[in-house]
Amino acid sequence: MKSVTHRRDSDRTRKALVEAGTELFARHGFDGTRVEQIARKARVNKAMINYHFGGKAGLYRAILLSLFTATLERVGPLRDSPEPADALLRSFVKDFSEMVARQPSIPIMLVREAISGGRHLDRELLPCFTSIFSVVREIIEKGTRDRTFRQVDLLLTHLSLIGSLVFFFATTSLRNRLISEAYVQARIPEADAYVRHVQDLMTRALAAETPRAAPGGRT
Amino acid sequence: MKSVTHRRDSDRTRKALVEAGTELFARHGFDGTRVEQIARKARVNKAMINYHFGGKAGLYRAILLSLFTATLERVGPLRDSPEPADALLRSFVKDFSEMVARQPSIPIMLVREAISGGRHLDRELLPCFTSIFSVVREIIEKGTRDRTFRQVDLLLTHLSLIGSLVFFFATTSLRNRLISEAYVQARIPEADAYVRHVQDLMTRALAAETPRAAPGGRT
DNA sequence: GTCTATAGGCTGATAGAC
DNA sequence: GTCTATCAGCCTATAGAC
Repeated sequence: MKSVTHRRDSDRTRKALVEAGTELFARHGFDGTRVEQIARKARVNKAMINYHFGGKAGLYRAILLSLFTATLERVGPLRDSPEPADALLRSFVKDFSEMVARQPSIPIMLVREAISGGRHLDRELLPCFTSIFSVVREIIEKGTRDRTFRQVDLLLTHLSLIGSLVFFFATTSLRNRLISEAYVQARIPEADAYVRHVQDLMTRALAAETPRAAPGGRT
Repeated sequence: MKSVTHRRDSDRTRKALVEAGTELFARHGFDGTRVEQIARKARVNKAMINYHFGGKAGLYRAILLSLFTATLERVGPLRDSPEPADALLRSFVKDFSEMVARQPSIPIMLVREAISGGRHLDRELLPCFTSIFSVVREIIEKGTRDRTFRQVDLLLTHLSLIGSLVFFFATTSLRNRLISEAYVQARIPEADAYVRHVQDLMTRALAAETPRAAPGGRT
């Protein structure tokens, strides 16, 4: 059937463009990426970008939506989990890290948009940032309610957690370069080691003042 | 004197170009910034960029060197301070924040270079990253030696500290936008509040296992 | 040291055939 | 849906007058 064949080709083309664009936009940024470069990497014609996505900016937006949606689908379910808050916090860090292992462009694109003030973000993309904050906020609120965590500012805690995670995964290439070329004397750190590090860091930092030993506390 | 006049003009031109370039490169990135835009903002002729800095890339590199050098001059002296480790850690966070308040482009340029794998960094710029790590590393080592801090991985601790700081200050514009446009329900956070937050976070997270008393202290 | 004018190369987008 | 050919615009760098 003609229409079926066409739809398959169309899907393949779109997918190839999204995949190629994801890697190139992450590496070189929006302005630093040439549409011809994307087309060549995707093995499709340059004109297809305009046909399927309405231009370079349209492809970029589609890629952002795809990346952010995937991230939310991964960490969103934590909101409904019955686990205690400290376990949820550890799960969030782990899930985020596993997501990034499969798609290293996520933290980079996230940082690129964040430092540019959200130049390419619209009413469809902006709520993704809200959702990620909500996931973290609800975990912290849960911990505060049941006295596992001390009282902390929700936004600032969210920012320090996301900041340390995103920064680590977005800067892997420079870090490895600095270590390889002996500018920094250390072993190239494993993602898993960093995950455990941040888990411990946040757990200790958020731990309630009076451990469960003293149930009374103050009033 | 003719030569004096010329040197003054030359210095003014160079300084104006660096200032204008710093703001524009931070906001739009290297590829997103037009040389004509820089010249217009600096109120000098476009050709001066090539004359004084050998081109767009030369100006960019000069700006990076200027920003990184200023940062190192601010936090470097902490290495020779006799203060205890926990106070030094708090000072580092505070000094870094004060530096950024005067020059908001620092964290943004730092992140831009880091996520691009150090595209514009050479043998002169790369050691700046080494130096910043050394400052943090020495503070943590000091705390570990005198049992103020528990045993932690130096590089991972450095990355989580720098990550949370740099991320916060580099993403101010998007965060304020999200809050202003009511995508995130919160007050626009003050830099000082975040400084105290990170100080407390790291102090608690690094505190030695056996605490002498309640982990308090401030500023 | 500074400026004007221009060269030379590359980019993103589209018209029209298949 | 896909491809080829091409255009109009923009960018950086420089030559040469002052």
